[in-house]
Amino acid sequence: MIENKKILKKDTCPVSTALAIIGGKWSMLIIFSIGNEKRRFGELKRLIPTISEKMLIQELKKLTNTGILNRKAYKEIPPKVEYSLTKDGLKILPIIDQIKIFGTELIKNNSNL
Amino acid sequence: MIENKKILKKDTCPVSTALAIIGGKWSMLIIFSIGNEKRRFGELKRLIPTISEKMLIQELKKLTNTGILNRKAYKEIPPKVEYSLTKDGLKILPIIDQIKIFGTELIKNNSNL
DNA sequence: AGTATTACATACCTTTAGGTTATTACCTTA
DNA sequence: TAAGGTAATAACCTAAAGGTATGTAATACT
Repeated sequence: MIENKKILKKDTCPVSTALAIIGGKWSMLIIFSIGNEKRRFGELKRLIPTISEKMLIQELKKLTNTGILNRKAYKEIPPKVEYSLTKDGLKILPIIDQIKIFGTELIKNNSNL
Repeated sequence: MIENKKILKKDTCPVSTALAIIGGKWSMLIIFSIGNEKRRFGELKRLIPTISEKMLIQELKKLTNTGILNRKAYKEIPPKVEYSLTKDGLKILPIIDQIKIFGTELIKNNSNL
């Protein structure tokens, strides 16, 4: 095999790299929902009721693999897994704030949105 | 007809609204490439050689319709059209800066990216 | 008459993101 | 023994994003 592991495409542009991680439909909402807390899988499901389970774990896995989230699995039954933001992940919170402010202003200025 | 004009879906969340505009593959790159200048269509094509013409006009149209870009068409032949950032559009530049910084740090910390 | 220039349109196709539903592993407790 | 609770997986499908290729309008210049 030439290339085995599926990794995000090496991108020269740091903005594209960041967007590959936080640009999707759910990433920011998940990151925002975790914030400074530790959140269990089921807890996130309840916090974001419109997300499908598939997308939730898929995103959690991606964010974990890219160093945005910590994942702590307790050896218990029924399973218990806690997600929290890493040092890098915490850096996204102010970006989300900025985008939120921008979005709010945009809606105010543009009745079409 | 019930709903005629195609508009971006009314979204309760300002972050989603913002992402619908700047979350795609090309929007930020286009906005960044315009910056504080006036840029012609062909000029942008040259600045972003990897974008297809279709995506370029498509995005320029979307950004114009959502109040991010000004479009000034000169009545000349061959055509001449200049795009520039609106007041709202300019607000995206610092967001892009933030994301760029974040992406750069992320790449530094994560050799997988 | 023919060619070049420039912004844009249109038809068609491929790829990716995201959604739906069902299923599993494991232990505890009724 | 059966049911319940939790995190995760797999198969399958739809819709949307994006890419390729070609065409058009209008005029000036040769």
